[in-house]
Amino acid sequence: MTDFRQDKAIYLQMADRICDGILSGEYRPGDRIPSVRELAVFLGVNANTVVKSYELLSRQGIIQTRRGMGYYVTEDAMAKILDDHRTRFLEETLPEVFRQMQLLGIPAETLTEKREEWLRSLRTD
Amino acid sequence: MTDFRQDKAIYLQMADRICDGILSGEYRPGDRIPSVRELAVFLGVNANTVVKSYELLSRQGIIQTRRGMGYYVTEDAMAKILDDHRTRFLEETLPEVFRQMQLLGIPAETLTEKREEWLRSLRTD
DNA sequence: TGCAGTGTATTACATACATAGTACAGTAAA
DNA sequence: TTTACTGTACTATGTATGTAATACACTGCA
Repeated sequence: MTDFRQDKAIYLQMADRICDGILSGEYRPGDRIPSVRELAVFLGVNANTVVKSYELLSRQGIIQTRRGMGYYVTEDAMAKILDDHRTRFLEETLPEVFRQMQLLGIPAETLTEKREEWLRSLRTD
Repeated sequence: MTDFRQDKAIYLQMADRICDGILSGEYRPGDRIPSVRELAVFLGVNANTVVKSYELLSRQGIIQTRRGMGYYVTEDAMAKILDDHRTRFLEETLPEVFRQMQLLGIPAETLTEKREEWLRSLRTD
């Protein structure tokens, strides 16, 4: 089992990864994503867990199934994910980050410093 | 049942709230926190769930029990929480926030704008 | 056609989480 | 001592999650 957090359901984390893959351009509209068995073996999880993840993304209209062929990224997957993630990020994630900064006494400058630091670390890879 | 997220165990969210209460000064070292039954009724959860939460905080040395009397905030609770939260925030939360900003195409300025906006909203309350 | 690789469905089992109810033991105060 | 709170410790039940194994139906291709 590779690299999953203990505090969140695996199938949810897998769905997040697929979405990240779509946002980053790894998967494009119309692309086929790994089969349930393939991904299960690759990540070292049970195939049923992958199925659960794919069913969730299907219900959200981000991927769609073609029986016997596989799962494919929908045409408007990117827009759906962006809409959803952007509002969640602005309305839930950021306020929580600010609240924690307040509690921990972390100044605003640290935020911009760490951000630049993080960007630099990207170029190093 | 008041106000709990679906994607994280209730007892973990309750522990987080107690820690927030200590960081914000609501609970001070030596203070007694609500009894398991009292908090269970107040939050509309089962007493056993509160127990699980308190046992976790006990193991972390943030609160300690006095049988027959209740649970009390330890003297170094604040330091313990600050150490733990600060490293988690800087090493886990922030990188994840920056990663999401990158994926969502949210510029750095939005971060500082939203932060000021959030600070203003505090004063309005 | 046959075959390998797809999704789909089912059953069984284990663990974590949460609820519900009951009982017992320690403490403080009337 | 009695009473009313505490924490502590059970048993039982149900749901969500994750694993394991098996079977079936569909699609593309040799």
